[in-house]
Amino acid sequence: MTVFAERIEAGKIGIQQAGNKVRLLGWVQRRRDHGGLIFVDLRDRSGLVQVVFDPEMPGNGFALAERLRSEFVVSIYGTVRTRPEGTVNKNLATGAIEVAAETLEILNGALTPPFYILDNVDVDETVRLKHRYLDLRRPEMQNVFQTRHRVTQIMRNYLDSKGFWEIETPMLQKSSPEGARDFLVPSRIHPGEFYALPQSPQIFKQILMVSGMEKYFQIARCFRDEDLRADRQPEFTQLDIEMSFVEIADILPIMEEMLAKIFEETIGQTIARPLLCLTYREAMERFGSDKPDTRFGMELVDVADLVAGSSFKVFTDTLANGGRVKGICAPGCAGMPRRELDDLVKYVNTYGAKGLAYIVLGAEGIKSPIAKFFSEEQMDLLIKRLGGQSGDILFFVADKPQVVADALGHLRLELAQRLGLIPEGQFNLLWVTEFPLLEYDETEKRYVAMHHMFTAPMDEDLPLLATEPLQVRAKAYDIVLNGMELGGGSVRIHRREVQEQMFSLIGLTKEEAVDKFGYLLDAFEYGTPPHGGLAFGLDRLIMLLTNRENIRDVIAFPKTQSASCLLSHAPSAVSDKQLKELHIRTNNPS
RNA sequence: GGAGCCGUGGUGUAGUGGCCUAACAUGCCUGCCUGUCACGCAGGAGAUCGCGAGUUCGACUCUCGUCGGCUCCGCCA
Repeated sequence: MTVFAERIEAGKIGIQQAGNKVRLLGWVQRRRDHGGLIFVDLRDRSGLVQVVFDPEMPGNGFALAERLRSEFVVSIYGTVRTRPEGTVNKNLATGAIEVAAETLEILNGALTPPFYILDNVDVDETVRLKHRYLDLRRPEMQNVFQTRHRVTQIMRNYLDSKGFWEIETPMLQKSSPEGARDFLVPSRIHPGEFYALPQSPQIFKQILMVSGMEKYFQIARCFRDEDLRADRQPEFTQLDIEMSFVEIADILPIMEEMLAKIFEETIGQTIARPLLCLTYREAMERFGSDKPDTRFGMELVDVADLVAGSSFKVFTDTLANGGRVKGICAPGCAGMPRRELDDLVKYVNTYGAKGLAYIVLGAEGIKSPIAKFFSEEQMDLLIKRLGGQSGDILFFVADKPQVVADALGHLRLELAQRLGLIPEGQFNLLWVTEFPLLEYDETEKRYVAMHHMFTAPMDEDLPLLATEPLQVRAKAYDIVLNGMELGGGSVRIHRREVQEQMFSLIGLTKEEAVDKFGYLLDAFEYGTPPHGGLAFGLDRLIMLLTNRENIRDVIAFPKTQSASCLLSHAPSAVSDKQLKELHIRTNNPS
């Protein structure tokens, strides 16, 4: 009876179709039964249209329509007509017309859904995830995935136009010692041995450069067995890119052009190019973060010279021990209740700061627990340095440099959020460059690569590698959007001896290096072009573009914070037979 | 590994020692209704208050544990 091919999309019917016969296929959004007349809102992914069932309609259509319920799947044949005078619905894209049903076929019934198939439903996320197929029917979720599709299409088209080839790399890889915890996959054929799911296609894409592919990209699934966050899932997607014969200056403009296209063609946002470029040092100094949100001010200000002469031992001792003292000015906060101030102290505690000093610039003068340690002149200079006005509060943290940056950097974001200082609809894209190549890991008592161990040092810093490794800057860059790290990359090491030096700096013995990365080192000896690239977090990009607050909303079937899938109930126990084949014996605590 | 918040009919919430034989809204079911679009009106069904211990004469309510969810620190680019 139903000819699927003659279908028309519900949301696209307009006055111009009036008089046409149409075939609608979709879901019952809602039925309004007036006894003698039944209205049904028919939904497909294009939108809604109102269908009218009249008792006079041919056949048993009206009786069938009385049986319709939410989410029944139906086929409706009927005539488009303009709505009678006064019944036009301006809130509906198709509100000027309706479809007068002539035949109705119920293709499938449906249980009553646990929640409305509507935008902005107020329902627990657990319920949404359990019934994800229903959640994904909601228009706002469909929009997210349409945008996601568009973005990857733009990426593919753009990169293709620039000569990039899309090449797949293995999902079953060799486990590597650095970086995140690997997801391991047991081997049936090799008892006791394991593959690792890729944390990223890093090594293979570099080998593709050795292979002469010159320009590669991949929309690659990556896996990291670490704890989850609002913007972190154990499996996520990267746009992974690598190019041969490039330096930083060649890479960044191409990426900027691609991002500009994406913003333009998805949300109509123009991105001014070239993008702002901050060095790591400047980002840390001004914003206390290597992914600064530059949509608002409240920058961090060094006050070491002004407090060095005070009698406040917390500040002076910190400075004497090589620490730093910095402050920020929170505008209009002078009326903040004591409880909220105490909360802020606790807030900075979580980032390792032992305390949070403050100076309230009230209407009746200065109030501060630390005022007594400063002369009037010192106090004036402090206020002036931070640009404090009457009605503001000045906050200070004194600690190790990293703690000061971390605590004040986060306090800055927290305050801006509370004070509503972050402008909506603004997209601040910028590069952060000149990252340190290495940092010192206190718990492991060794250097670790800040980006990853294949990142090249800056040429002018190369001599420092042997003498002051922590001073060496890397040819690495991150792209930051509204305080979120969107992607990052580097120019890579392409010579075996530099790579070996890097391995030894991070504490890998020659044997370990050969065991773990010998294949890469070997490849490097067969004519490796200079190369570099980067990877974008696709999920995070989509989050920003669709204005979503967590990554689960832009992944069709995400995991919960405890890394389970509420829909499919993964992970789950497996049979003894499966384990036996894999040569695995479990050690269940139960 | 740690901190905080949450868990009451299908859904969202109220109730915070006895007034609860658990309330409201919505959804669901039945009937009526020819211009609704969050249709309306009338009636009805639906919850051992996540689970388990404990305190108490008495626990949805307090305590402890446990399970699940969320946010964050550590971890992770």
